[in-house]
Amino acid sequence: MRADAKRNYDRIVEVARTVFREQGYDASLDLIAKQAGVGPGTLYRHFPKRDDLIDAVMQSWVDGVNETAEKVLAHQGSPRDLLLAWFEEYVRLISVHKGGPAKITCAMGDDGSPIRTKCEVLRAAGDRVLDRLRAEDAVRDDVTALQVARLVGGVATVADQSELDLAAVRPMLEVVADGLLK
Amino acid sequence: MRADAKRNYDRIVEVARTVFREQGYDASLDLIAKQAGVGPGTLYRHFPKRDDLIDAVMQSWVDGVNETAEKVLAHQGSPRDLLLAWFEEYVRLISVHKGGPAKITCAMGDDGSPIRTKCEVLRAAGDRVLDRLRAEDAVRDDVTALQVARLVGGVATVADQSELDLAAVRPMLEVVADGLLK
DNA sequence: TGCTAAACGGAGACAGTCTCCGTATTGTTC
DNA sequence: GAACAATACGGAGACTGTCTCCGTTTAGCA
Repeated sequence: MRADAKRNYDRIVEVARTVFREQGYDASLDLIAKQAGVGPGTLYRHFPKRDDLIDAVMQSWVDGVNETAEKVLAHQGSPRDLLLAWFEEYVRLISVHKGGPAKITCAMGDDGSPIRTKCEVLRAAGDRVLDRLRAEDAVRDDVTALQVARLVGGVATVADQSELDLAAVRPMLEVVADGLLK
Repeated sequence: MRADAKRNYDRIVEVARTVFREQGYDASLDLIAKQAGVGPGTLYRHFPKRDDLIDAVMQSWVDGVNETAEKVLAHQGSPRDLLLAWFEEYVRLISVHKGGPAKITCAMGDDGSPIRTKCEVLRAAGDRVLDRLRAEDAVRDDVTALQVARLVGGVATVADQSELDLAAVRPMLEVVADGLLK
């Protein structure tokens, strides 16, 4: 990659991160280009689809996912507490940007999505939590990590679109957790 | 309302019903206007916001909701069967149009939404099912009909956006049902 | 039949996506 | 350090969708 190309690439991602945070994932891409001081052509050459840009923005986010999972697993408590703690962190993780829950949950099952790899990390983290619970025989074993991700992702999506706060989300997560535990 | 106005109103709703069914709730409104043989101005005068048009389209749908609820309640079986039957019908009802689950679930908590009244009918139907289960002391009583609607709506939203079929949705509904039952 | 309030409709302003292609920059080769 | 590919740039503009304004038409009443 040529030096100027890399410069622009980085600049666009940095601007996009800010704009997405402020306006959500459906912010105008031309605006991001302008704010980054490049033409729309440049943006679209680097990131042909919106999801490609989102993927680049999420790069740093992935580290946080693993850290969070570790922290949750380190915490001692009942299986129910563990599951709920993970659910809450999961919702928080995918809700950092408006539109995130729907985007991520949707991409999770879509093999062709550019942000698929990021979702994979998220799912793997969820799997670690589930494995721990399965080892304790605390959770029903006919449910996959993908299904759990979709259940919690569904709750997060509704919360995101209806602008609910964590307090309103919590009881719904409890229902899902109780339905999952043996 | 003047005769020609009513004529156009009805024509637009009829066309919108078809177009929404074929293309989902985010179909172009100008296209609907053109197809109905009116100018965009006419469409926007009758339906200032997209949701106003959706609301009109849903008018006939409301009857189906009540019928379905009655049918589910008439069916004999365990509380779990009843709940699952209702969930499946619920998902089916709100998924007739692409984008429907998100739209309806979101509007359900939004006092200012034009389609609020339609959602009210849906929630009331869900409440009838819940009441029946509460009478049998089969379901936890710290959960409201709105929360249940959001849980199932969340599953339906994910299914809609990820284009999952009912077979894939069923196990997730089971988790929600089990979490809800005592 | 004439009048007025109501309704129409389409031109066009505005915003967002995305592409094409002439121009500019990079980095390599001699 | 000059010349030359290869690579990248950027902005004009095509396209699509939303929504409004306002001159024109029509319905319904007196």
